[in-house]
Amino acid sequence: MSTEAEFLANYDAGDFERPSVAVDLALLSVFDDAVHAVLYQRDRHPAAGRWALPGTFVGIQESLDATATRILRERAKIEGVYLEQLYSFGGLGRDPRTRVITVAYYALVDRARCPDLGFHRLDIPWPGETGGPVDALDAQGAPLPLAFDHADILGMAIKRIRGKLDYTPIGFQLLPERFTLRALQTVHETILARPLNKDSFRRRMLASAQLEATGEREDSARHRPAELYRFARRSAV
Amino acid sequence: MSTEAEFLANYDAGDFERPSVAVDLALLSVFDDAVHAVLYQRDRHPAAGRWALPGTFVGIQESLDATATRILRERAKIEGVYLEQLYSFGGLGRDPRTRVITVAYYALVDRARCPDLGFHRLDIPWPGETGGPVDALDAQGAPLPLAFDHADILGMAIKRIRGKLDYTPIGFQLLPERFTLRALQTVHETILARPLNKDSFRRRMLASAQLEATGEREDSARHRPAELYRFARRSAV
DNA sequence: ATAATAGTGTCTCTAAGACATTATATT
DNA sequence: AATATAATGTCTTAGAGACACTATTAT
Repeated sequence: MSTEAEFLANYDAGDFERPSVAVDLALLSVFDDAVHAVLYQRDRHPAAGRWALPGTFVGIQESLDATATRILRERAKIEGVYLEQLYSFGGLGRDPRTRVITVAYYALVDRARCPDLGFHRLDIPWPGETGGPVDALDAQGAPLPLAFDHADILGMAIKRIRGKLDYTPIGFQLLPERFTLRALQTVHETILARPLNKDSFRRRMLASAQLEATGEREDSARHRPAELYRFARRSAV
Repeated sequence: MSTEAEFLANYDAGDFERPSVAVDLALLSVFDDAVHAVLYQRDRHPAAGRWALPGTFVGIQESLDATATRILRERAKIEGVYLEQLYSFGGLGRDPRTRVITVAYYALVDRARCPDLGFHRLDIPWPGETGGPVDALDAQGAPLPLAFDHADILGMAIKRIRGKLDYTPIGFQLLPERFTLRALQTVHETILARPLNKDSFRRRMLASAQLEATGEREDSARHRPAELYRFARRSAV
């Protein structure tokens, strides 16, 4: 067996046991002063009745990114949104059926783009980027029992975007194409769960050169209308 | 089939094809003004002759973290070092044998703790946290051909620790228990590939309250010896 | 006119960078 | 004494927070 081609022709993948690999998606949006995630109530075992992130097994000829994109397309009917790999969860007792390793992704969407999805309010019990599990609440504010380790996945997603927000304008992804600075600040404040200084927030955002004034103004409430901005892709100098 | 117990008793895992899952470890150290990684030259197909990160398949009853710890223990004979999950690589053409998904981890060590490991100098061609593949060099400065997508894994590891360094004293992990501020600064400068202001580096480190003066001094070179510091675990207030 | 929020100008405070000075070791 | 780096002190500068003031809309 000398060449790699010969090696591969004779390669026997063997019959050692392999884990199943899935992708679970934390599909997040921000509205009503809270971070929300899409959850589905499971109608079959295991964890029947509990609430779960949209997920699916990875096809044998499908990349991880493609699997995450497929969840977005098939379950949420959207594409072109912010999507990033989060973390892989491979504990032994995650799924009582069999060994399942999940590669978690998270996506950020403007809720107006997908009004039919079942978003549920998240209750984040820790400050800053402390981390820890995050539960979801029903419309009455009662905790929804989550399936598997999905509270940990949601917690990791919140921790990640809180960290990113400090140096990345990730909040754009949660708003429509045109938005006011006030709306952007509200998104940041909701995710970080703390008030931000209005003046320095404005200055930072405008100084970042990632915002582009449209010249248009919001069709206002009962006060002076704010200018609408748009995300400016980092121009190639 | 009404209870979950019954469901599980009857559950058939099915015979759909599953990918293999591996853990690869970017075992990094900083010395000689460069970041170094442990690489092994593969002596068998696939990618025979190329250089690869230490890695292994995940056992069917072994968590991802446990697999990474096992690589450290079996291949590097060390434990108790900084270890963190990095990213999962699941492209289709990664391994010509069969579908392999790799969960990459990275670890940081003081080279003095593991003098027998084959560290190789990394050549990081991009500034800041731009990202991209990272190649390794042999002792003569010639590029070492890396196996699979390991240049991408190394690139992701460098990007991650550069980002962490801005708000985390991760550099401690690469030094012996007692170290001078100058040594710590050199580690930071090497990883970030840019000079740092000595005064403000001192101030930042001392202000972080994560350093503890030992009262001892280095057994010096030909100049005033610097005070030795030690990492102070964030005390519970 | 009044209410409400948008947007600007300026002062203060903090932290980083720059630089000068003093301290302490080896040769 | 000369040299090299450690460690301290102070001035300057940049950015964040605070706050006052002006602008513009609906009612």
